Order: sequence, then structure tokens, then C-alpha cells
Amino acid sequence: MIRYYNTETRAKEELEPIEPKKIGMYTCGPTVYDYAHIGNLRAYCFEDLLRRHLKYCGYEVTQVMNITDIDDKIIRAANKAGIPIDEFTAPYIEAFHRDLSSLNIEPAEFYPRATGHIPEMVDLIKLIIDAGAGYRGDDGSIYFSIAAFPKYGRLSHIKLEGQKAGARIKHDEYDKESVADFALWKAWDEQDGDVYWETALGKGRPGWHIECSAMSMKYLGESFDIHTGGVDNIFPHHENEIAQAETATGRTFVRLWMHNEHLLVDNRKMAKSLGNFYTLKDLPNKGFSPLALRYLYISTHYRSKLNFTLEALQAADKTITGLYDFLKRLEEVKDNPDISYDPEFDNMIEKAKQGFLSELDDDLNMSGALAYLFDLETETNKRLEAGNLNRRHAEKVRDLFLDLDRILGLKLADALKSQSLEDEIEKLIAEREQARKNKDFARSDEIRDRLKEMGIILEDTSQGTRWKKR
RNA sequence: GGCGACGUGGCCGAGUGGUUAGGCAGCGGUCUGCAAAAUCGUUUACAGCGGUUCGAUUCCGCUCGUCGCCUCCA
Repeated sequence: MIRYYNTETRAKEELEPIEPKKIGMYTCGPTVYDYAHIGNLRAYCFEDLLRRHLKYCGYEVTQVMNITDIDDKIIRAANKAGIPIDEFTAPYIEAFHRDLSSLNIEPAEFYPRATGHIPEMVDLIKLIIDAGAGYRGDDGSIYFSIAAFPKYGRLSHIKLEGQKAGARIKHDEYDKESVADFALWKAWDEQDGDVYWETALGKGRPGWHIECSAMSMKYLGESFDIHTGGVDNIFPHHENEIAQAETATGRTFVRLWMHNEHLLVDNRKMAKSLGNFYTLKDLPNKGFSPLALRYLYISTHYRSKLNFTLEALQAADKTITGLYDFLKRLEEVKDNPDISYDPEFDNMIEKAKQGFLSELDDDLNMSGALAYLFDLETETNKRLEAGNLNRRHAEKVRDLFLDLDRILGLKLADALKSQSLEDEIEKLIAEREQARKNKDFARSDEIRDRLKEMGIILEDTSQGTRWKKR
């Protein structure tokens, strides 16, 4: 039984899809006016973990991730650069997909762009107006009237009366009947320059919230299973999505809302002004694989704040290196008829698997799940060390790790296939072996140093010398 | 002001009313020509103060501290 935490009810709930064994899921994607930072990427990694877990459990997942390629910042920056907005956003969209790929995030089924769905948004706004919840302000913009949607606030549990209204309300939005109302359609003004659409609603562009309601329903239907995003989206963005969609359709918009907590850097909010702002590009310079970052993300519960530090990233890097080493070692276990087959170890393998999966079924408790995996690793190593690990068991453990990597996404299989022995390395190792036999350690160390410079690390074991790439 | 989250051993980070989380780092041992890897052992954990209880890190209250949302924000 899978249970996930629902922001709306503030409780873990059993997953009950609308259609058996199928999940429609909408995940709020990037606004492409800049490169993604490691906080954004945490959200996409969480969503990837969620989809991989669902798929592992046999669900057919249809994931939609929007790309917001029209908003105030984009218009401002594109106009400043003197180029059309699609030209401005293109490199950021490309970078976004590259980032996802290097974190081994599975592609979603759909990446709809806001600018490609203006007609859908216009249609939705018309429905909202027909339902009596939309009105036109003096500036020509169309607003959603919160007063027309009594259930407003049920996701965020915010009571509008308690809000410090006005603190961040701009002067140009005084056309609204109520400060809590939000724009569905923004009428063109001079600052927008060439950026506008001529529609039945007039000349202008969509408000931010309407794209997600329109595009999610287009690809997933009026009612769908899961909607995710960062906690900052709960209010007002997701609250507004609900208001728009349910006003238009009269149906429940989303059954399960899941939100990931933010990431802190050195226990502070990440901000460019604080100088603790990282993007993925910054990591290789510091010697880390993006998969180390992935591990760091998924090993912390998605609803907890994650404190990013370089030390923690380093620990993550060492941890996955340890996993790769472990799998390589398993691969080298020889078939030895003297080693008996211990059926008890089968039970331990099975228990590790079940433990791992049941922790994930409990609202994606990856930390708990990993403990099972590491315990199995230690047990296997002990047997290996004691010389009583049967080849068949080594294969079973390896297969389990590779199987669970469908969820982890750490590319564990790469540890096995990458290193075909190259002649030169083999020759040098053989030469070093000879030197060691002759107790010519100066020569053997020289060879080891030379290989090290080539990025090859040697390990002498009782079964001979192993090597790996660093 | 309204709503909410959190404070676990050097670092990261699960969890539980009474039994070892786990990872990384450190220290000591085994193994090794030396390393590396592995392995064994090890380092007084649950912010503070009260309460409930046979027993609380785990429930309740208060205090202190950190962080978040309150209409750009993963």
C-alpha cells in the first residue's frame, strides 16, 4: 500500500488513482528567464523520485511539466536585449533539459509551453467569466473574483482576513475589486512592447496562474491524480489553479497535492545577494558528479529542509563511489565450488528488498530505505571478506541493487560496464606484479604513480591487483 | 499581525513511549612491502524548563533559537 502526504489534508493518504494502475501527474516547471539553481533542481529530482517509485510499483505515469516562457521578467529581459522572447528563452530551455539529463531525471511525457497554449487559456478564461467569477478591470485586464469561489484557501489553509493585505500590492493592480483577486488576463501596455496576443479577450497576455490550469487539464483531464511543486507554490499559485479549474469545470481539480521543502545553503536561504547561489555548472569545478547532488537530494526526505553544504555533497559523492566499488567487487567474485550456498542469505536479500520498498511506500522515506541497502552491503562485504560469498549470491545482490536503481537513478550499472581492460594498463600492471615479486618496490611504486597520473587507482588484494578509474 | 515547519552525536540525516537507524568524517586494531579497499572496535545524540507516565528523544504545555508563506519565487 502506497501512502503519500497530501498538503490539502495535511495527512498521509493511501494512493487511489482515478484509473487503476495509471497516474496523471502535473509538476510545476521552470520559468525560463535564467539557469536553474540547485534549489529548483531539488524539486525536479523529487518529482523524478516520485515518478520512478510509481513506475516501479507498476503504475503507468503520464507526467506533464510546464515551461513558463512568458512572464514579466522574460518580457523585461527580452525587450532589454532587443530580441523576441522565444529567442531569449531558447538557451534557458535547452540548459534546463541538459540539467535534468545530467541529474538522470527521466523526461516527462509532455513539456507544454505557455506560449503554445494561448487559445486553451482563452477558452478557460471564457468559462470562468461565464461562471460569473471573472470581471474586467478599468485597465482592460481580466481578474478572478475570489468572492466567487467560497472554497478558496482550502489547500493553503489561509484565511484571507488575516493577511497583511496591501504590503506587496502594486499600484497598477488597484483596478481589482479585492486585493486578493488575481489576473487571468493582462491587458497590453506599452512596457510589453511587441509581446501580446490578439484574442477574443482583447490584446494582451495571460496571467501566470492560468497556464497551469489550462495545460494540466488539456493533457490530463479536468480531474487528475497528483500535482506537485515547491512549498512556495502552495499559496497563491496552486490555490489559484484550483479556483480557476474548479470554477470552470465544477469538478475536483486534483486529488493529491505534494510539495517539496526548500533547500538551504549553509543554513541560510539561497540568494544571489548572499553569495551562496549555485547552479549545476558550478559543481564540476569543485570536483563533483551531478549524481552526487542527486544522491544528496533523494537521501533527504522531500518534506524536510535540506541543508546544502559542500561537506554534505562530498559525503554524498563518497557514498555513491562506495556503491560503485561494491558492485565492481561483486562482479569479481569467482565461482568456487568450495563455497556452500547459504539459504539464510537469500532471506536477508529478500528482507532488504522488502524493507527498502516498504519505506518508500511510506511517503518516500528514502533515508529509511537506504539503511536497508547499506546493511545488506555490509553483510555482503563481511561474507566476501570471510571468503564465503557464493557467486550466485553475489549475482543476486548485484541484481537487487541494479533493480532498485530504477528508483534511485544513480547509474549503478555504469560501474560494471565501463572499464574494459586496456592493453597498456594491463601490461603495466603485469610489469608491476613482476617488480613486486622481485621486491623492487621502487619500480612498482613508480608504475603505480604513473597509472595514478592516468587516473587509474590500483588495489592489491589476495586475489591479485584490481584497478579502477578515478 | 495571520498560518506553518523545524531544532537528533564532528557533518548530513531517519525513526521510535522502554530494544543498533544509515551515510560521511575522526580515532584504534586486522589485512597489506607501503598504500588503497574491505573488516572489527570506538567516539556520553535527541535545544531548555515543566507536565502526563512504571518509563519520553518520542505525547502535552511553556521558553529560547532557526526557517518559511502571506499574491515574482522549487
